[in-house]
Amino acid sequence: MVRAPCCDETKVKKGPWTTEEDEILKEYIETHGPGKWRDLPKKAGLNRCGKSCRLRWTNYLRPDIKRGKFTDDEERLIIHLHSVLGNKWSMIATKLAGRTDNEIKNYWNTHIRKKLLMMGIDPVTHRQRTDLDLPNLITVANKLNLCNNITNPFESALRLQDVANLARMQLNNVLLQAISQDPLLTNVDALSSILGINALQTGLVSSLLQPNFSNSCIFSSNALNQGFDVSYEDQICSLGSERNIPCGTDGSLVFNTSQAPPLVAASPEEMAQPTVSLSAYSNLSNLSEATEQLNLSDLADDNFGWKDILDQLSRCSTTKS
DNA sequence: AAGATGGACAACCGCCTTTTA
DNA sequence: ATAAAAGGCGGTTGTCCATCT
Repeated sequence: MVRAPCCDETKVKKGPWTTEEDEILKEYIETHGPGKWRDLPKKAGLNRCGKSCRLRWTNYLRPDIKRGKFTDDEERLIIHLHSVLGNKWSMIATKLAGRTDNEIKNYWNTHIRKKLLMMGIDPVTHRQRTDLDLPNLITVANKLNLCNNITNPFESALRLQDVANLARMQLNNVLLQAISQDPLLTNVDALSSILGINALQTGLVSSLLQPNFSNSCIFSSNALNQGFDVSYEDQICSLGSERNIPCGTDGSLVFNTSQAPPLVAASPEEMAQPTVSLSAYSNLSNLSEATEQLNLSDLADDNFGWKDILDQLSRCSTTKS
């Protein structure tokens, strides 16, 4: 069945609404109520398509619309609802008072989606991406001054090794911390099966990318919600309370690594690094060569895939050069 | 200073579902 | 029961504006 157009599109005005048009539409709807959109433009004296009037009203002029920046709570809720409902923006909007589906959709596409991608989380599946986007990770790290102004491939590799080692160190400590408080958990595998190692990795990376990163590993509920189902967060939170791990007011778990046995170096400086002069490698042609010189492939006890990360980085670099 | 670029958001388009006569 | 109108929805485009080069 061919549908007749709701108006003569060649004669109606398109594009941004003027304040005068807004006033006319608002005044008309306040008097006559919304609805009968096809007839509305003619009756109100607007040279607009009825559909355009409806959208303008529902997405912008409606008095119950809440404008302004999305709060952290709203963002968390959107991410959670999206993980359950997918791109059902109108359904998501029903759970956020005063927000329109269009507004939420725009916010998702311009903010949240990018944020998740930068964290290595697939915004469609809400799971950690298997094809870790290292260039993005490096971009984020650069933005946060982790690898600022580094053009030398050797230095890039070294800094990334720092990031990887820090993450590995933190992960080890978190696991040891949890294990030490639960006699039933006698090995890393057991704990990993409860928490899910990918979740830990993601939490660690996001923690490491925080500018105020210190000697503690914070799994904020925000970071968790951005990547995982709420049930997942619940798992971790209940684990935390069972084991007396402090919980932040926002539901975050704070693992203070200083309480864990010092089985790994406590600071990047103390970590085993090749004692070489950077200048000696300044003429290396690419990152692959640099990583080879650094012997990065020889990361001992790499149960958590950091070697893969470095390998991928190396491959990315080779492809680019 | 000016053009290029990219981010943010409003608005539109086309299809689908629901309602109405 | 059926067709047309109305409304709803999600994807995409257009426009504005700030920042960069």
